[in-house]
Amino acid sequence: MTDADHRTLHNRVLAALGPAIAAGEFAPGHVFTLERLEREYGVSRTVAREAVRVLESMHLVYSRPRLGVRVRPQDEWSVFDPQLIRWRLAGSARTHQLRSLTELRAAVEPQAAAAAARRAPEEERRRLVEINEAMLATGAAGDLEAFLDLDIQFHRLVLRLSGNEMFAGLSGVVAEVLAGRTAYDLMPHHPRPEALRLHTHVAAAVRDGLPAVAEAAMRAIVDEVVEALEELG
Amino acid sequence: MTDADHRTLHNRVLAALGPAIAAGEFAPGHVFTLERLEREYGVSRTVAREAVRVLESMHLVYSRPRLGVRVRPQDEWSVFDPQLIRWRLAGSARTHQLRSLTELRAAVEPQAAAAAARRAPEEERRRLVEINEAMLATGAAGDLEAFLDLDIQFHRLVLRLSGNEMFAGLSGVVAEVLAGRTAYDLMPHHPRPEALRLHTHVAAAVRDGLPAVAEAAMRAIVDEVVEALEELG
DNA sequence: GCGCCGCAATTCGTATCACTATTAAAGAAC
DNA sequence: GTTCTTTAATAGTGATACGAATTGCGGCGC
Repeated sequence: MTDADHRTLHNRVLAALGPAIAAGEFAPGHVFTLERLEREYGVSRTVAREAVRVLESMHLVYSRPRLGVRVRPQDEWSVFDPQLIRWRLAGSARTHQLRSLTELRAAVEPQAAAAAARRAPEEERRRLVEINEAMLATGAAGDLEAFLDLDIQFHRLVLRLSGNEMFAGLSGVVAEVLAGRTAYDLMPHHPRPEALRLHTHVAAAVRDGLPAVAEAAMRAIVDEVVEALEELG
Repeated sequence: MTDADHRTLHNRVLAALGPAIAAGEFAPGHVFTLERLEREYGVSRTVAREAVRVLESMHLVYSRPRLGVRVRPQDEWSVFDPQLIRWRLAGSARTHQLRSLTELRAAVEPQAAAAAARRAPEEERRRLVEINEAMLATGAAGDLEAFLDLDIQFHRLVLRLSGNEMFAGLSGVVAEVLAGRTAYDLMPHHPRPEALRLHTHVAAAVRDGLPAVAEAAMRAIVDEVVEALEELG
């Protein structure tokens, strides 16, 4: 959720270079040389190379002798890399990234809710109901920050309970979208009563093992979010 | 689609080490040292470090002074990393990985088809119909290999036409799933007539700008696949 | 003009050394 | 004895230097 580990030098180089490339500040085909990176960031070749390796593994650049380090076209990037997602959310592509991630949520979360209703273990289902009860309490109290935290917990848990590791792997992404939405003021300052009710329905349907109900309720939640985003143009 | 670039040494180390870790051959918490990796693969420290950096960026391991390079628990891995997906498809977790990816497809592709019907540019819609016609022809001729290729093209194009970069980013994954399904003999040796008809419906609905129809037809396709996979236990 | 060849730019790979962070154990204080 | 402090060992981190390999480009020969 928070920024990457800045203990190592190559991570600091990445933290500067990655967002710049992710923001499209360099046209596809733009060439760096290791030497330039060394000078620009005041680091040794070892560090510059390590940073380039990571960028290369995300398919942001490729690196060949005699040619240098070249920026690849956007459509070759590994857009699911959480680090890349974070970089893009931090930059000028923010709303664009938020939009595509929200559509992804809209596709996945209903299926995840259905799977959770089918497969989640007993004890954990109760946990979902508990989180929802806490949401109702903080929602009424108007504590937005605490509410966001619980909201994230709720969606994370649904994804994890789906028993599908790919769905579970999206929980970080969903957390960033929810947090980003609030940070960017795309959220009402009081949680909408209907959204709260829908969360309660999801929790209850998962608890009672009703996949179709859980799916429909979750779909209502995410569709509302997609619509709200579309209204912004 | 094919295996990673073996031109560089660190990629060769990755190609050996990555699949082993991905297959769970080392328990979470297992410790490597750089020195051991150097010896084991007969490479210099620089190369060993670069390989570790990439593994670290996928959250397969983390590396700290005095401690070595430790394997992280599975639920922290970046499961959407295409390279990791490939490693797992190659190993003993193959069916498990195929199953979770298929559920992901089932969630995403119907939404992608709807989005394509809404937003795809004119010329490209026709392209989809053309691919479908070719599918019908090779399907009738019984050329399984050519059919698989067209099937992959079809689903890739739908994902791309959705106009959502995240959906488009899954096209490599979908290609691997389709190819893996055939390679693993989870496919009938003649394409099922109903599946073919459904693809035709998707193409026509996208061409005619009918999101709901495209979504329903695509959902029928992927649900059938999920069911077939579940029957195998 | 066309193909071949060699130059030069750059990454790739190796080797080595000093530095730093981390941990655990030894030792000192109470 | 218990707890706090110091110290020492260990491994990753970062810097530097150099030779090898690769390949785009320009020039040379025909």
